[in-house]
Amino acid sequence: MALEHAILVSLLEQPGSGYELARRFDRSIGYFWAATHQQIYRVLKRMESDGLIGSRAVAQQDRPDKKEYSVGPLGRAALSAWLHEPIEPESVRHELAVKIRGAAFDDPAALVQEVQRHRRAHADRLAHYLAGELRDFTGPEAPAPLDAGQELQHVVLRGGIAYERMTLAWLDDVIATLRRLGPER
Amino acid sequence: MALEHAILVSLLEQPGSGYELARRFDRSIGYFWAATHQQIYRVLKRMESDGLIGSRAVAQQDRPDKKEYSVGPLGRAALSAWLHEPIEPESVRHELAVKIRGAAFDDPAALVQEVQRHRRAHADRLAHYLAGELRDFTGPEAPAPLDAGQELQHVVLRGGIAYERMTLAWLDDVIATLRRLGPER
DNA sequence: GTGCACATGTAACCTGTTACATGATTGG
DNA sequence: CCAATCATGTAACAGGTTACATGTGCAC
Repeated sequence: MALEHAILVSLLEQPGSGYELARRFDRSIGYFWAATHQQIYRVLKRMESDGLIGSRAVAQQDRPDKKEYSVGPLGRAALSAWLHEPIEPESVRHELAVKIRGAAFDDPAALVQEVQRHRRAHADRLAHYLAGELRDFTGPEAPAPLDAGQELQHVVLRGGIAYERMTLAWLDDVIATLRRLGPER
Repeated sequence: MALEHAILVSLLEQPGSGYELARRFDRSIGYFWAATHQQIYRVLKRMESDGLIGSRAVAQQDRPDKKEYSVGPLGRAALSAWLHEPIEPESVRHELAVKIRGAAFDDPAALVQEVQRHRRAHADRLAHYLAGELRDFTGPEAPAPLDAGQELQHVVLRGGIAYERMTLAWLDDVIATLRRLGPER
């Protein structure tokens, strides 16, 4: 149940409400583990009843009140135990790859537009990551030296950057291959 | 429901039984879309009752009989329709990345072994992909010229190879970073 | 006769997705 | 007053995981 652990990490980095967690999952940690607010509220409720996290109501001016969650000793222990357990190396789940193989039974060239759309999405994501890296880790505004948490966030972000660059190069290869095969072959 | 489409592609490439599909999902197409035999049998049943695929019993010597599935006109149409629909660019789901960020709240150096285990798994997978590439696409035994289906399988495999190479380099970066942070920092 | 590869399934459970629902407060 | 952002949820369903269950035929 990695969502639980992702939430523990995020709350340890910074306590917050379900809503705030949902927004963090739209950026930051969510780049590597996506979750919607429905999932998050459901799991937060369970984690609280399991005693992993605690909550307190926070009154806010200019905004609705919120319920701020933070990690308790049980939650910290659960995270620690998980960190010391081995996990299975992930298997990728790549729908576009299925489509590309499926193109053999249709018009390969017709997939070019779709692949280009994905290419743009990945180029955008790369630009976004690079901007974040400059802002938080390598730019003049970034703290120096970085603490352990920041170093680790940075190395994960470097993974995202490497992933997007690799993907862009591969999608170019895919587009060239689809074009070469064309509709009449 | 991409499993359905992955099964259609696999059955178009070669008709086969649920068991055979399950083994293909352990290699080949399964590198990009994993599925267990339980899932496959369940979905095959539904696809047959929806008329997408047909089956015939095949008696075998030396082995239990099997039920061979093949794609019907409705299935081909369903695949074609799906190929022309846009899909969302995938979001990655990377449990190890969550662990790495979590290491800030534990001993970073203790994660080194786990990351090395993942590194070995990815190195094995890369070696496996490269052997497959040589066997099926670039070696002296490979057919030349390749047909469209083979070209597309090859470009997908090149994606897998690029992914594993990128991952190995990144995991080296991760290991170096974890070591640099050490237990006492 | 034991283990292995082949072959097909059921059941229970957990996770994830989609749609719906409500309400506060601010700014235009 | 309307849209946007903040804030929290429920319900139904689809998809994936784990455990269990059964049976054939061959090789050692």
